[in-house]
Formats: sequence, C-alpha cells, structure tokens
Amino acid sequence: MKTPRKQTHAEIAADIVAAIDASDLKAFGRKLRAWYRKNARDLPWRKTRDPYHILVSELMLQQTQVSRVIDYYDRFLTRFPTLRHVAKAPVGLVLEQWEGLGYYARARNLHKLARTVAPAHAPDGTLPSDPTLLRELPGIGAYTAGAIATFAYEKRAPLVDTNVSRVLLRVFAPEHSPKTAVGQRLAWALAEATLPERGGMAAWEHNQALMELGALVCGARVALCERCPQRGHCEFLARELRIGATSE
DNA sequence: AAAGCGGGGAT
DNA sequence: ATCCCAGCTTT
Repeated sequence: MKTPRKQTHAEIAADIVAAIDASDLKAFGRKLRAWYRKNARDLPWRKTRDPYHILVSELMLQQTQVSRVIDYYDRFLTRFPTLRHVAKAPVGLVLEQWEGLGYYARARNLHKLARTVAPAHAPDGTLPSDPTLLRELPGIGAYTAGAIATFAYEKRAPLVDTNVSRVLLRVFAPEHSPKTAVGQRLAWALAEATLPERGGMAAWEHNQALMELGALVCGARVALCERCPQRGHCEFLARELRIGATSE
C-alpha cells in the first residue's frame, strides 16, 4: 500500500467541485442572474465597456468601498479621458487625482501601466483582453485581470473577490473559509464551474451578479437570507442557525 | 505563507 | 475596539 501523496490545494478544490451536481451549478447561475436583473444598483462603470474606464474603476475599487469610489471615478475620467492622457501626464498629476483614496501604489501602477501599454498596443491605448496577459501589467492581479476580461470584453472569465468567494463558499462549501488557501482555490474553481457556457452578456451579467449578491444580500457581517435568490438551496442559513441554537 | 499598504464606515 | 472593503506586491 502506497502512502498516498498529499493532495495539493488545487486537487482538493477540484474534487469538491466534481462532487457537486451539475444541475445545481446551473440552477445557481440562472437564479443569480434573474435576481440581478431586478435588484442591481445603477453604478457608473456598469454603463460602459470601455476597457480604460473599467480599468480605472477596478483599480479604485481594490479594497475600497463602492460609495467612496464613485466621485473619484467621474473626476478622474474627466481629468484623464483616455489612457493616453494618463501616459502623457507626470505621475504627480495622477497622484493628485488619487489624493484621499489611499493605496497610492495603485495610482503609480496605473501611470506605469499607461506608459507601458499605450505605445505597445492599439492607437487608443487599448488593453489586452486575455487575463493571462492582463496579469503581467503592474497593479493587475488575478481578480482585476478577470474583471477587465469580463466587464470590458464580455469574455467568459472567472473572477473572485471578497464578495464572490463569500457567496460561492457559503452556497457550495460552507465548511470552508475564504481566509484559507484551500478556500481561495475552491472559490476560483467554483467561479469557473458556475460560469454560463457562453461568454457575452451572460458572462458579464453573471460576474456582476455574484459581486452584487455579496454586496447587497450575502454580507460579511449580515446575511439577509430571506431576500436571497438561493434561499432554500443554500446550506449557510441552516448551518448558522444550528450553531446559533447550540450556543444559546 | 505572511506582512504591508490608507482610510472610511459598520457593528 | 475591531472587522471589512470590486487586492496586489514583496518578503
């Protein structure tokens, strides 16, 4: 009997996802998107597919609440209408527009990115649409690469942020925490597995909806399970109630 | 795997 | 007082 090799995190995640009924994955997505169409907020970056605008919004939104970004987003795009305008400006002017937002490395990275990309790519300073290529740019990690691919180009790309990992793990693997390495791998595997078959509007909407559900219903502090489209199909509420019941 | 990066808002 | 937020980079 061979001593079984310890499974990698990715293998553990793959096994868990493989054990989930495919029809459950599909049903999750259908309900999620139907809910989104009725409940989505009207956010400025949801009205555009301009890759540069999406880029600015995603960079600003890194570890920063939506409500605090909106004004900065509008002001920044007025001051720098295209990626070329960013590339042309000295870093100081870009940082000036960022003043008060925090995490100023984001602004420096945006400036560096602009000077890298604008000459190399299309006339308007267009960004690549492939997450792997996007990942190579300064300030763009796994999440932001997926976000640009799907929100600007409507590609069928998974993305996982704090909202998405919380929602997906609560629904499909409530025993796993987003804070662990396995939890993160699992969240990405679930994000991939729940994506609609086709790209285009469905993929765009699906990813927006995942984040919107995490922001409006499936919160970190409070879960408004009675308003959730997955109510009845999610183990999270039952699990919390069980724990609550035993501890009181 | 863990620390560092900002600061406002919610609990 | 603590946790959380459309995370990424460096150690």
